[in-house]
Amino acid sequence: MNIGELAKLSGVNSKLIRHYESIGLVPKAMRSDSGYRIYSKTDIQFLRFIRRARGLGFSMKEIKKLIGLWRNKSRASKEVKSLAMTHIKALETKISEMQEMADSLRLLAKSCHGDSRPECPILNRLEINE
Amino acid sequence: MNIGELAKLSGVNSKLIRHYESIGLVPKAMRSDSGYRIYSKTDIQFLRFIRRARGLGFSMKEIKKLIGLWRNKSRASKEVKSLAMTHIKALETKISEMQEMADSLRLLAKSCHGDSRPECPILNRLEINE
DNA sequence: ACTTGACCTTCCAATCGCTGGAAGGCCGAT
DNA sequence: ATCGGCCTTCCAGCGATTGGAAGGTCAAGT
Repeated sequence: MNIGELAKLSGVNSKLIRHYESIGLVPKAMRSDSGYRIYSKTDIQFLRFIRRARGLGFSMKEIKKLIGLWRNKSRASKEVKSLAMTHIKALETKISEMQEMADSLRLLAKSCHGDSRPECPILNRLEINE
Repeated sequence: MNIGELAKLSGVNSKLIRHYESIGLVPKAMRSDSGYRIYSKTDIQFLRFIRRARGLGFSMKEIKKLIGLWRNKSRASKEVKSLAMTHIKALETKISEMQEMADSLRLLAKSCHGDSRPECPILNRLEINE
């Protein structure tokens, strides 16, 4: 299977597959005589794993660890769980930060007439000193 | 005032101030004979404005627009409001995406024993085919 | 046989918003 | 005069892609 087909089947585009190879996230693929990368079915599963982990917001670094754990059939589930919990915490932190941003902005937007007059509490708030 | 003092007073570090100048977010500063950037009090307010807008998660592009509106005393408040509303929408989208990630992960983590056994629903879920 | 077009290859650059370092100049105090 | 702490520029890197250019390969149609 060429890279294009793998891309289609895994949901990870070719460019990204090559990139993942270059950063060592996926092992170097076999090559045909003409230099084309050759893949097999197991690569589909592998890339889907990565795609799903990305979909859950894991970083490349975390995914590397997850892959290691995934392949290591004697891993302890607590290692995976702790990785997941750490990531959940990070997500929660980010979420509440953004929540605060959105709340502040909603408040400001609410008090802004939003008409053709120039008075604007949003800008006023941003320019407040100290 | 030199850049270091401005940094202290505005809460935006010198490196970043120079960077902002280089991307045209802040106007080029006057220079002393020896080439040092010279600032005045109004620059403090200006940089604080940027800092607060960043704190609300606005992108550089959006901040450029906000600055334009801020300076234009005859702007219509609806322009500012619509910019804010767009940004709120973007924040909400991102928040709910992350919320979904966190929810899925929490669910998976919950069903994972988290002990020394290798069975792990988190990894199982990631490797599911199709 | 030849050409087309869809694939594949590599490499380099851009995105966004910084942050870091290196190499050098300037300034004020001791 | 020398020291530390500023300041200057430029270049490079982060993370995770995405884009493009320039070129090789392959299979199908004419």
